[in-house]
Amino acid sequence: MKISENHPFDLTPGEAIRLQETLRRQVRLAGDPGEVSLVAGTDASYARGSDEIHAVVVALRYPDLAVVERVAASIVTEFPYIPGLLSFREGPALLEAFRRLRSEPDVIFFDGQGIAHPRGLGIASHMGILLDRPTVGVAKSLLSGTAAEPGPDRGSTAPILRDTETIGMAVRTRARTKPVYVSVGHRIGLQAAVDLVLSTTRGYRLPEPTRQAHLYANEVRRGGGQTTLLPGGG
DNA sequence: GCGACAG
DNA sequence: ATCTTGTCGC
Repeated sequence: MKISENHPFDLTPGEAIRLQETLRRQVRLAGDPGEVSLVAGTDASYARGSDEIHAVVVALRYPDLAVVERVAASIVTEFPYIPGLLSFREGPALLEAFRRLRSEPDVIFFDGQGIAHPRGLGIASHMGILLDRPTVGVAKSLLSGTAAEPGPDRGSTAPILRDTETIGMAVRTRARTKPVYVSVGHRIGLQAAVDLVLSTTRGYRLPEPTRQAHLYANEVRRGGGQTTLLPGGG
């Protein structure tokens, strides 16, 4: 898909923070994806000692969640992992993967925060602005704000609060399992985001788009992105 | 100054 | 995120 906006990524941490404070004003915290027929999930993986990032995007049909397209991009990064600046490390690889994606997802899930971020611009919000698409942050842990423990049943939620403001929702996607932390990325409302996360979860903690992306990202890293050849040929 | 700290 | 086998619980 086409990238609607662009800006340099070869920045110092200080410059990156300044850019975040500028971009945050473009985030749209409301909106309706409308009739959703395609949902995408993204993820990135890398080997311990390597700075080569393998980013992937997986598109799934909604609501049956059949995988319809998978793309990957491997890029070397110099930007280190710094809490609050994740998108400057993984963003370039993710954007390259999106350039290779032919599908046009109605909504995209990212591994990390949306606006539940110190400067209101987690990776889901940042990428959402550049892609000009509805995006949702689905994080496995909290970066900013506090949340009460949701009830034990699947579907239970508890607001993520920063002072008195609700910046996201802790969501129990599976009974007796740690919740995930959902926040608006761009061009979608929180309730719609939470509803989509729950309606795309199938028996695991993570929603299918995110889970399939995670599996594929590891596959790409281990297999070098090459087509799998079965022993013995075929 | 001391912790906390998405992936 | 990644390094790693088995193991406890639903």
